Amino acid sequence: MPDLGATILHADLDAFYASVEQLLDPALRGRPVAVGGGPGGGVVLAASYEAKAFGVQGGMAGWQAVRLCPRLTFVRGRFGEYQRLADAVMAVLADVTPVVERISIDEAFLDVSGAVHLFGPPDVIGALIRRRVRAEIGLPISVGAARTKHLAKIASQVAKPDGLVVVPPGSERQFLDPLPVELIWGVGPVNRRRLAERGIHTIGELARTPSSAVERILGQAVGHKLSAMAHDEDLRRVETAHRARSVGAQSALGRRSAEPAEVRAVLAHLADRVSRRLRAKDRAGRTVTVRVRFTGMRSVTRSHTLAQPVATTLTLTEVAERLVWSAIGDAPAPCEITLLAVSVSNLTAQPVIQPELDLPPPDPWRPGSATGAARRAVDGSMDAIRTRFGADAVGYLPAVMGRGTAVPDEFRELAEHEL
DNA sequence: TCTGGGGTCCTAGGACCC
DNA sequence: TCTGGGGTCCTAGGACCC
Repeated sequence: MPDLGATILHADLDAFYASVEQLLDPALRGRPVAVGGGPGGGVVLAASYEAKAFGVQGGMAGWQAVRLCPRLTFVRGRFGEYQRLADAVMAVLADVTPVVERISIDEAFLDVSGAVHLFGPPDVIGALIRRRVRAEIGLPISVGAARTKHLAKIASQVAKPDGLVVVPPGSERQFLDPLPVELIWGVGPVNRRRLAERGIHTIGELARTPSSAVERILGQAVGHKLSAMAHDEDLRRVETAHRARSVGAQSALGRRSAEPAEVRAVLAHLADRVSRRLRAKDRAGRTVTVRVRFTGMRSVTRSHTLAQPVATTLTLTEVAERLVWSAIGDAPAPCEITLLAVSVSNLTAQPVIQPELDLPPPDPWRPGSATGAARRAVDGSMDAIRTRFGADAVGYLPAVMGRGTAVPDEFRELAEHEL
């Protein structure tokens, strides 16, 4: 394989939501800012670097953040702006090369091997991207460049905030060895602790540990992958298109008892969101999974695989409801539910136009008065109305009642991945 | 007095088939 | 009477990522 140099780039916007707020409101610049949360409740979705200096992190409870940083300013978040500005950044990346893999709202891999003859070597391209994003959009972005995706991603983490790090081919070991293992993609708190218990703290130490030993510590697949990563054996290509393997939605309820009517209302809302997104992408799925979380963060999942794929709101609601009751029934009473989740996997393509003779065989998991075709017709009408008049124009009654959750729907839509 | 919402992949046991 | 080995699918739970 010809050595083309450090041609994989990872571009990652810095403290993205918080940076957007500081861009749009100059009064927030230079100050500790948290998006979401609030001292009363909820979680911090993102923290500015000024807030991070106090130890404030994304995912942290609001009251905890205030304790660390009493002068913290909370903002509600302008989710539409995040999407608009992130898309503008991605357009800048697409100017450099069509080989862009967007992996979340605010980060992407680029393979610039075909762009070096136009723009110059990878370090020049990295600097160009950073300059353009700063000048045209007004946001700080960090870029890492290396021979593999994994290394480029680590390099961008090292480059933060607002920096550029290039790992020249041949210097990989020197770069990796002193870094902490948690910079490896796939090492979270649990695996970091497991490795630390065996005296493994750096990537160099991990690389010197036999793969078989790492597999004993972390399990076969994770251990094997991490060993490969530590040895810089990442062979993944930059992929421009992904197909989702599941579609789901969840809702935190605050503490409440399992009133059948309320559970049904929330499930109907979740099933409606999920099935609408499936239909919008001409997809359906056979496996329905629900998760019920109880007080104390204990959670239970139940799943069922149907003979036929589902994408209709009513059918998904009914299956989800059965599963939730079976999950609650297995739980030691009395139970207080703090979260409900519905997801559909085992996805297949499902054209919008259904064949007329698509009558499923009798299935105890698919009861109800309406036939499959009738249900799809109802969904089709509702989708059309929503497209014209907005998502709230019409809905199934329980779904309409189930509104008023803690998180704005705009945020939910941000987190939805491409199908 | 545990903290949101969207995902991915892996493990392990059981059912079932050849 | 009890025995092999391999494969696939399903279910429940867990770790991790943004």
